[in-house]
Amino acid sequence: MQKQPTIRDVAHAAGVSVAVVSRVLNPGSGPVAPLTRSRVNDVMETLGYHPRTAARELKHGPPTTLGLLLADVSNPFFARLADRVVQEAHARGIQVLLMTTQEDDRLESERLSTLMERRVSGIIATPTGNNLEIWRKLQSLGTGVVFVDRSIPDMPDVDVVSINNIESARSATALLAAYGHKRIAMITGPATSTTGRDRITGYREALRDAGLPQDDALIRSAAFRGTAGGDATTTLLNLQDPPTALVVANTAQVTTVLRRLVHSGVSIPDELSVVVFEDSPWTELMTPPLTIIRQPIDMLARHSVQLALAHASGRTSATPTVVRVDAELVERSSIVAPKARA
Amino acid sequence: MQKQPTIRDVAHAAGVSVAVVSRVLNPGSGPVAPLTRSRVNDVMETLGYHPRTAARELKHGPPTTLGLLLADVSNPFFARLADRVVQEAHARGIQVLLMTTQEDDRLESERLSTLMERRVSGIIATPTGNNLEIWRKLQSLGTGVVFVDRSIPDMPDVDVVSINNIESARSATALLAAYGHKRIAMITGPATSTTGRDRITGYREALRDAGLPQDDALIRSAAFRGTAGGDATTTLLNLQDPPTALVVANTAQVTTVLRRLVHSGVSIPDELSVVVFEDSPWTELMTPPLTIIRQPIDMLARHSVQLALAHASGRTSATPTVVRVDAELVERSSIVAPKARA
DNA sequence: AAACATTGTGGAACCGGTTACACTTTTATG
DNA sequence: CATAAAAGTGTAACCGGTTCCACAATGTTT
Repeated sequence: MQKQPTIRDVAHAAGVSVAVVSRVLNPGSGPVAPLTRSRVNDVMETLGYHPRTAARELKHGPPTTLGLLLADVSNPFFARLADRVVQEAHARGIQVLLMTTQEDDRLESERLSTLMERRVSGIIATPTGNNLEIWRKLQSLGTGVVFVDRSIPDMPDVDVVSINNIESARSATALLAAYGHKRIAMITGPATSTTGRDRITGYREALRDAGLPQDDALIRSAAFRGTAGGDATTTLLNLQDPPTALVVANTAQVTTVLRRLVHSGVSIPDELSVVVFEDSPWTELMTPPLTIIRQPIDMLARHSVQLALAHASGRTSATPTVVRVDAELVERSSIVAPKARA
Repeated sequence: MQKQPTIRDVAHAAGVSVAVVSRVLNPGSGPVAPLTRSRVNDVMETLGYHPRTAARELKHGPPTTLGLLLADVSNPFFARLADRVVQEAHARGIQVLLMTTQEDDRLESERLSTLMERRVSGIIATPTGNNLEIWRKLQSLGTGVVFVDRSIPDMPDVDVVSINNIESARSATALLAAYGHKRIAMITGPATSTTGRDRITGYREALRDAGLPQDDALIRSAAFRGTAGGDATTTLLNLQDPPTALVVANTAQVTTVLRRLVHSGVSIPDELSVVVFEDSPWTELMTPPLTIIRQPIDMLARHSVQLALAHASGRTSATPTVVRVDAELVERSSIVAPKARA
């Protein structure tokens, strides 16, 4: 447990001043004679010197760290998003502090305090929907705040990156309608979430366009965590006039819904046609392979990182940026025309 | 973009010295009159003061940040591990810097430099197997280094947390042998990885115990990334005397292997019995539900975080700690007795 | 009541970098 | 060749916290 050399140690060993070493460390910050430079570099090498980030950050706040505040990394959608965000950030020499909220606004508030104390240059987050004042404060401090996947309606002046939720839900629903389904159900996130609301909107539009009646009993908003998705499924199956088709409009609920369907002995697609918002490789391996809405995760990641950093580097446009990327509907075999019923 | 108040601003506004404010900030570091304390707290509140982590860390290195260096977070196994590590760390007030190596030792070396400069108190990593000197240096600097899932044979003095790979592979193989399979294949990670090697060892032991012949053609080491797992599958299927059972011994390869099996029209379990090292909810939803080796991820996470921090807090035992937790074999329906062959 | 311990507070050095500025040495220009 | 401009280097202040130490005020012990 030896203690690390400091910039003064290096300066002394190289027979120069700390200013020179600093200039070697930050090319472009001032002139250094080539000979001196290489000598300093040699000394740093042999001493095993590494400049300390904390000290560097003291002078000017760092555009070197991003906060990534997700609901839950065990959800494969967020996991892949995290993976891409990290890669994207690394490509720009930025590090990522990963935090999770577990959909809990108290935890979210704690995480945000930490990020504030770290003076991160930007935060990419899936907000719980509360803590408005904290978000505002963060913004007013010059932190680049970007909401990804979801947004908060009461905060119109935040950059948002997400898929086009309305359109995605509409196309999924429309596809089912085109197959002749009349009783199409939707399971989605809580009504407090913008994704949930938007996807319901798209669903309703598709029904209206297809001239189908709306039945609120077919729309189930379920919590993201736990088995709420499965419970919603059971409720739908027990309906007097159960649906012949189902849109599972949130990744977090897909496996719990499918598990319930399997356990209930419902056969897909014969008894129930299915479309899911999910892009796991497993969807293709199911019997039958599932028709899915595929979210372009690397697009989401790229735009998020770019916006978060743009804010920090001062290029902050007056109006908030809203990026909506298109999701892709991948047709496989989990949809068939509904059976004529007795 | 107002600028943040500093400790001196608070001190001035409260009519006390900075030392007092610092003591309020760090309870236990010295006496403060209750009245003074509440006054200072009020001022901090109204000013919206948040102490700056970078400045705090300057004085004494911080036990406040952990590096988590994984191969790839899009792999659900690592994603769930990350999720648990983050939760575990948060529970102790520690933040997690997430980084990925993409199994590339050049990237790994860069990430390690960054972590060194941040003076993180600990690093939890899935090492690529190279960069030995850097790992050693990190250790000698007092950083708590913990290898999780894998290890590096040439570095015996590092704490390691993983499942019991030999035993897991043995039990999976033994189960297949018990069903009467004689041609049991294994697809696993590259031979350079300890997990790959250990799992092959367990596999061989099981064959020996069952009195079955060893056939190296049935053991395929495949790269973690890309479709190497699928290619290995094709090789196995094209063997003159193809296997009747298969152990897929690495999560990273499970979906590519299964995809290849499906595309090749191989029916599970009739033509091929299968056990996979994977614990996704999807494995249960397959037709048939897959028999799996389930890794106790929260155990791995808990021990990793604990060891990484123990090192930092000085309680470093002379001998390296090796934690091996037992994985669970979950029997489902992807194994049947082999058909008698013509 | 004297001697002493305890509590509460402030001044100033320090952590390890960055950087404004002054200074000396080269090199370029007229 | 004188002089201005540029290159190379050093000194010291600064960033925003923590902490050692000195000191005053209060409380406790004989």
